[in-house]
Amino acid sequence: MVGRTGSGSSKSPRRTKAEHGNSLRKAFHEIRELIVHGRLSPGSWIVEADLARHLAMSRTPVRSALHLLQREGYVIEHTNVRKSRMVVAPLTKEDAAELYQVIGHVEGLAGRRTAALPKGRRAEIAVQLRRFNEQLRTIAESGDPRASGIFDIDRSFHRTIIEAGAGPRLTALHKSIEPQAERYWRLYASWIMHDLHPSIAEHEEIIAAIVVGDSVRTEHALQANWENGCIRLAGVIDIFGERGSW
Amino acid sequence: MVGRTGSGSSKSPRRTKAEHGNSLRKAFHEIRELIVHGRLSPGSWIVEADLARHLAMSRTPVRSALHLLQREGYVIEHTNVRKSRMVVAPLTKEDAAELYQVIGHVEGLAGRRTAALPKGRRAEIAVQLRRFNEQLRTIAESGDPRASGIFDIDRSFHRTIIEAGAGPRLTALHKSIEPQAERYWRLYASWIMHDLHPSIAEHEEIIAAIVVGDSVRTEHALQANWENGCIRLAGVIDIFGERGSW
DNA sequence: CAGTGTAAAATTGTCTACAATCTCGGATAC
DNA sequence: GTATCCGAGATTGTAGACAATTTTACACTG
Repeated sequence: MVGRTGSGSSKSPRRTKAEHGNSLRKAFHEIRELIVHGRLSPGSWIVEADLARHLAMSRTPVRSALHLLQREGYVIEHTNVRKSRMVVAPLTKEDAAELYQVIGHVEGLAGRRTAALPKGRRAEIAVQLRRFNEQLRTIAESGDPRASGIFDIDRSFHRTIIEAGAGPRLTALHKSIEPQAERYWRLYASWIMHDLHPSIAEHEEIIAAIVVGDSVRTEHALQANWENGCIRLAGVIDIFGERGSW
Repeated sequence: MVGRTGSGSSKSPRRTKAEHGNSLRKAFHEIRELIVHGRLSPGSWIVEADLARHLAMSRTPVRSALHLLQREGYVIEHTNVRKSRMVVAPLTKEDAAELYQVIGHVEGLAGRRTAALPKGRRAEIAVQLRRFNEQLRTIAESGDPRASGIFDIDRSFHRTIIEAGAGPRLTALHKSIEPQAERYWRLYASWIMHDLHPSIAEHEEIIAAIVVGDSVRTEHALQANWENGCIRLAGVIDIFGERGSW
């Protein structure tokens, strides 16, 4: 009978802990956000303890999150035999090329399946896609410098296709890769904005292919959109230089 | 005054720790092996402490490894609000279909780039590929039931193409996805072995496409190989039933 | 003054303790 | 006999301590 807790008083102290079971998730998303938005600059060292302090948690979840981010390519390990220090993945033209090609193929596969959906469903999707594309066009023609808004709309466009055509595995894959494109996007956003019209035209081709239900054409249109995006990006990188690849 | 190191002689504190900096890596690979080989059966619960005991380490690296495995699809979390219990991912026909399609596209992309390599390099690759394929043919015709050997050779075949044509990102992607095909493979290995010849023929088409340097044909041949493999697999799953999808 | 060995600091990798939460069986009331 | 509530054990999530290792600064030697 010793361990008898004073029945009744055991309930109050819970509130301080906010949420007990979400540190890893929070660490993952917050660190990724820091990287994507460039607050942690490409090529810089990462010190677990510093991040833990910044996020007001212990090193354990931070460390786990870093391993996840490493596996997804946001962070790379400076391979020493025993110890491995983490570095924010640099942004290079070569990496962008591969990344964009991979995304193009992942979305291409999703698009292929979207184009194989029943006609009515495809029409619904086309309506949504047209709406997003019109928003893009409006912003592009107004010259409004809300670059981040542009990215969100473009993301919605592509995500619509993924959600329509991809299964759980492909969706997960896309979710893990797509934010990495955002890194490049944000870095050169102001410049990319000047060059929106080609992308909008390519989107229209994608929509047209989906409407008529042509899988191969849809796949190629999506791949082309990303490949051309990569070319446009490469031009900007040539001007501004790479980041963190010293 | 703190750092008095004079009495170094009395230090033989614990067991020689073998390796200090490799527990996470070890945990990841060993647990994945347990899952791939079916020692942890699909759909069964995972208890961190049990695994930790089995691997002779603490829960911390085991836990991290499980999160990595979750993100790669070997393990799924039974979504409760606060806590998440891990379950070995079940093997279903639907999942196999998506998985094989994704692998086919990933390898297809790598193959596209392999076929674009210079002619001399392509010839070298073809020599290796033919050697692997001949080994497969030998085993298939001898009726030797070393199913695991077959898988290793087939894996070498595909890996050769990846290593030749894929960049770091695509290689990493393939490395994380391919062992999941092995799960299905091993489960139905004895059956698949009866059906090797179609796959060998498809391999020959792949080799031929690489030799002539036709990117599109190579990509399609690889996709076809996986898609047909999926169809063959689906037939077996229909007979033996799914695993862990209750 | 350069080179080298070494101690201290910094950092990573792992373990253990503890807190929060969940599960399950058994006691109790009816 | 059945339903419900409660508590002990089991399990997960986090924090902090400790061990191992790398890096850095600095004294000492030639």
